[in-house]
Amino acid sequence: MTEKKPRTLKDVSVSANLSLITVSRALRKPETVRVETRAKVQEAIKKVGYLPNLTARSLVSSRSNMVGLVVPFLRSSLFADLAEGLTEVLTRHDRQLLLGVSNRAIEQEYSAVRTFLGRQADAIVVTGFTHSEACQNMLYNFHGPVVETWNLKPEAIDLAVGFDNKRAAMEMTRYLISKGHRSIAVVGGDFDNNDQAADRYAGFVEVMREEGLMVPPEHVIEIPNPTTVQSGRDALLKLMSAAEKPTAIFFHAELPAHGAIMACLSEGIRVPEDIAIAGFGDLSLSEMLPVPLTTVKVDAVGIGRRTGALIIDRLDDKMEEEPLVDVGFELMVRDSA
Amino acid sequence: MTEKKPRTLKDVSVSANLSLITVSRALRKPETVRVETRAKVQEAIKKVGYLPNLTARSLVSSRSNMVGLVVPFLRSSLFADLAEGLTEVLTRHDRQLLLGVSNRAIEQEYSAVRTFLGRQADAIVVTGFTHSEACQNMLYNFHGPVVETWNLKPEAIDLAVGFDNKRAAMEMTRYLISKGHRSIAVVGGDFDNNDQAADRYAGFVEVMREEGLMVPPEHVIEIPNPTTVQSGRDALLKLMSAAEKPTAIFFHAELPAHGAIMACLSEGIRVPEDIAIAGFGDLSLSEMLPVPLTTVKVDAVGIGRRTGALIIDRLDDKMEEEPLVDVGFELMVRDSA
DNA sequence: AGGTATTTGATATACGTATGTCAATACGCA
DNA sequence: TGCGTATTGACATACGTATATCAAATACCT
Repeated sequence: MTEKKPRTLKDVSVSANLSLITVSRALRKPETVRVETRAKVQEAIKKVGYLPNLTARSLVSSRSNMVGLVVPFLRSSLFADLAEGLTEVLTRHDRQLLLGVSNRAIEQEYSAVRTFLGRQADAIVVTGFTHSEACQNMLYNFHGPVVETWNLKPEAIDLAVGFDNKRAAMEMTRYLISKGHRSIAVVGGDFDNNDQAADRYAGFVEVMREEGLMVPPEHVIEIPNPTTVQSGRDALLKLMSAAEKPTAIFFHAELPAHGAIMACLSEGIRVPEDIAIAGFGDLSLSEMLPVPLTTVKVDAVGIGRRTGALIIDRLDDKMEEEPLVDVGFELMVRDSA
Repeated sequence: MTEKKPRTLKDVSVSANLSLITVSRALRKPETVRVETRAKVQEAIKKVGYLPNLTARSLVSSRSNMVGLVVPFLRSSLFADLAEGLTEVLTRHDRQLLLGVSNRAIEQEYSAVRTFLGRQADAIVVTGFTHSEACQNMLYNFHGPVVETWNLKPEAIDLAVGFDNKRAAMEMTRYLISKGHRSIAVVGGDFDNNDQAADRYAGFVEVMREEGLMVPPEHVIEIPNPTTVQSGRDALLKLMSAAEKPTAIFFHAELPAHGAIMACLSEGIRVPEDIAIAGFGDLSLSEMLPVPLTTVKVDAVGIGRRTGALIIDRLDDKMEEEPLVDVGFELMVRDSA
């Protein structure tokens, strides 16, 4: 099995009976080369099957045309939507996406970011504002655009595209209270290790406190990441058999809320009469559930697209946009609460 | 704003008072360098904040340690699971994922593959066996591992990891028939432009023909990609108001099946008494639906992982595995059919 | 101390592309 | 024909890392 080497610019120049320099110019500065010569070059490129070596190009230009993205996970989550939105914009501008998955571990995030920098990524996109100290420093010293997504905080390293998780949780909590609920439980994933979940929890607690309402410890349930339908079912059953039963449950993730509604259905628990249920995220299925889910709608694809647009603008030295982009959120009041 | 250049090996050597060559050796062939010197190098690396330039390394080694993956789309699909499984294995072996999204357009797939090759990707992973002719040639001539996923066909370019879509559809169809159904409708996305959907459809038709059952044109519904919950709802309503109502519907995608079940619930149609519903894919929610969905379970994460393992083995010149890996599928018989 | 083995250094070359400086053509126009 | 301009070529250097070949310095052992 002979290893066939890829064709180089030199091969093209030989085939076209031109010098290497002319071929290079024909591609990079076509206006300095006769039309006729350009055609000869194109012909030769096709003939020998030349593909530019982007690695070599990166080395000399110190630009890779790649953007690194780190997400906590991908499966059954809105982060896949984000990645798709980002990819869409990048592809349109001849850039590619380098993907890293952190599993919500800041060390894995750091490791992914390191590699991205080693690969000369033109920009780095991370999820959230929680990083290891080393990672924080590294991002801070990075020369290109750094975008923190999915949340918003004034202390962004560089740019941020997302929505105010805390405010969203506050609005939903206020809504639930306005519906007469006094005993509200909360179910979320890993409050400690991630600012988004922490902010949502903080927003919830703040409003409850404002209204003088208690949140007993057994009404706060942490579920493992990535969150699943099953864990929502479990959380619901646990809460419904607690000494003090809540009248509403605010799920800080969407799949568990689905699981809870399904569990209610199979257990004969009425929603929202016996228990009100609210979610966070809004998947396409949410509005089609037997009891349509009241939830916070998040435009994940939009976050990806805006992030991409911001990066492209920056790389092309366009007018600098606002460093913080709030894509907002929407309270989707349906039947479940 | 002064552009701070990244540190190079040269910088490290200066800081450590060693020659460039020694530093390079300390990293690449540590056994040829004194322990003491190695320590000095490590210290200097830390001190100056050196990050190896992987682009330069790729150029000389003509290996990028990146693997290119093309998926039709990412959002709300099992392809996100595949991508996550693949990333997991790659990361463990110090490789990264380059992502491309094709939107089921073979030209976009070709374009993504081209870029991957230009970037010296060590391996290419695509979804399905349907490629443009140019793309097919390019993949065929590629020197590294090429993996076609999600389906299985003997005419694979190089390697394949997936399951037999046709056989899966046949089994489900036989199952439905065994339950007494004679009039079965089928709903799927874009039969023409993708081998997986085409194979499923072919499997369905073959079994129906074998059994001497008719499939009138109005019982075949194509829905746009990416498939959605909404389109399933629409398809169901259309079929239920058709002149000749089917007794079962075989959805060749999972989300539309969910949508159909939800629609039945809201329309007062009983499942499976009035209409039996089968899906394809098995999302975590499927078994928790008000009527648990009978479907074909596909191990998407597993496909990603096996693909990764295959690639790593090949790149490390390990024993060659079977070129075709069948991860199988499982008929999940639940209540909906 | 002498000899050998180990470790380090100097120098050159390579990977494929980009670009800068001049020199050598070819072309257009008067 | 001659002049100026447009186009092409030759040569060198750069990007950061890797490695091959020798040569020099150092360590180790008896």
